[in-house]
Amino acid sequence: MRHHRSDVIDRAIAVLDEYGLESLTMRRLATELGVQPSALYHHVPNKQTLLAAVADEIVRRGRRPRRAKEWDRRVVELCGELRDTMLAYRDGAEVVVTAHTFGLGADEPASQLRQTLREGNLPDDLVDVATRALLHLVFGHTTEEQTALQATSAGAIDRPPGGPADFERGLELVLDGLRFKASR
Amino acid sequence: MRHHRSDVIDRAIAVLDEYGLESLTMRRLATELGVQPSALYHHVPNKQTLLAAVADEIVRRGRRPRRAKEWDRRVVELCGELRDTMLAYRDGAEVVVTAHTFGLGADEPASQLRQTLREGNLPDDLVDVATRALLHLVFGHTTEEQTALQATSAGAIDRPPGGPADFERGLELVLDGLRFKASR
DNA sequence: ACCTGAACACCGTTCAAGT
DNA sequence: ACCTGAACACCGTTCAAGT
Repeated sequence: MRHHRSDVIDRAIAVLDEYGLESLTMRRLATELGVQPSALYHHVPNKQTLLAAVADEIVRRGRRPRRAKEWDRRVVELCGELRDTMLAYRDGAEVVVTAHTFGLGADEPASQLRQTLREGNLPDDLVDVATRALLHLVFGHTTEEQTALQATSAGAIDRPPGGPADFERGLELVLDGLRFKASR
Repeated sequence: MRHHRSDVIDRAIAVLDEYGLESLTMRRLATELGVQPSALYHHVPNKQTLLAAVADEIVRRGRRPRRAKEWDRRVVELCGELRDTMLAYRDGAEVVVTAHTFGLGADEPASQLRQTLREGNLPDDLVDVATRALLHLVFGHTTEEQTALQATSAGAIDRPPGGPADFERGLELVLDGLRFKASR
């Protein structure tokens, strides 16, 4: 029963998706792999790194080809992909956002966004500001949406979440400003 | 040595500010108050509720009078206040954002923002979208800024953080769109 | 009303030792 | 290279009992 690092990450994602982040403990993961907790430290230096790797793998799995030709439509596409990716796994938003907050991996979405924004006719510093703003919007909205989604599915509340339509409207608020500045 | 709930909250904020969120444990807080851990559960039902109360108190302490007359300047004022408030305590952003994410208290910033946006000439549903977008921007930016700030002060890195100027520029991106829509 | 003492059911991580 | 066994230093929470 010998494992590789990728087995550990994959199993961690499975535990996360099935039982949630609070159940994703090193001990639980070890049991799930049929191994002693200490064995995990052969594959990963600590839990923080494990979670960052989980975040990266979630993002990697969510990748899909870009279709739009206009830079602003590609931004919307990119943000929608990131949202869908995080929503695809239980507590996915929290894991990806946390990893990003602590600067551990998960920087691919940021660099793709930055690259796409550069295709608009914007000054470099505005590209940076817009990248951060859009990322914060996507992270904030998706975390909120997933919390609401998981709360209702757990039978807690029944309130309407700030669904996908509100998500796009929030994005458009920023994009309006950007398009205006890009057209000058 | 008998305490009230407010003593517990106040001491929790002191521990948070001095030693950080990861050191704010029920056991540590009890020791700090000269009391057994179990005694805390007389004042607070669990740690989650304690942290929500801490978040509310941090926000309450940060309040300051509004001066601007135009609704859009008041929005900037409000967002700036919220940012400063969270930055005023170690790990303040993480505590306030987490409380908000789980829908526990910390809804005062949202309702103040919503109220101010209503003074602009915007349809109700756009007010809701804008409230969430602005809150996500402030939360995201401030968390990032505080992490960077605390990392450099801990001697980790030396990178320039996305400071207060970038914060305002991010806000303006959204406000530009709103002002345009409000003027129609 | 507020607190103690003791317990329950867990955590992440380290480290010598095994194969 | 990958894992075991055992330990260390913690957690949050409950509950009967005390004043």
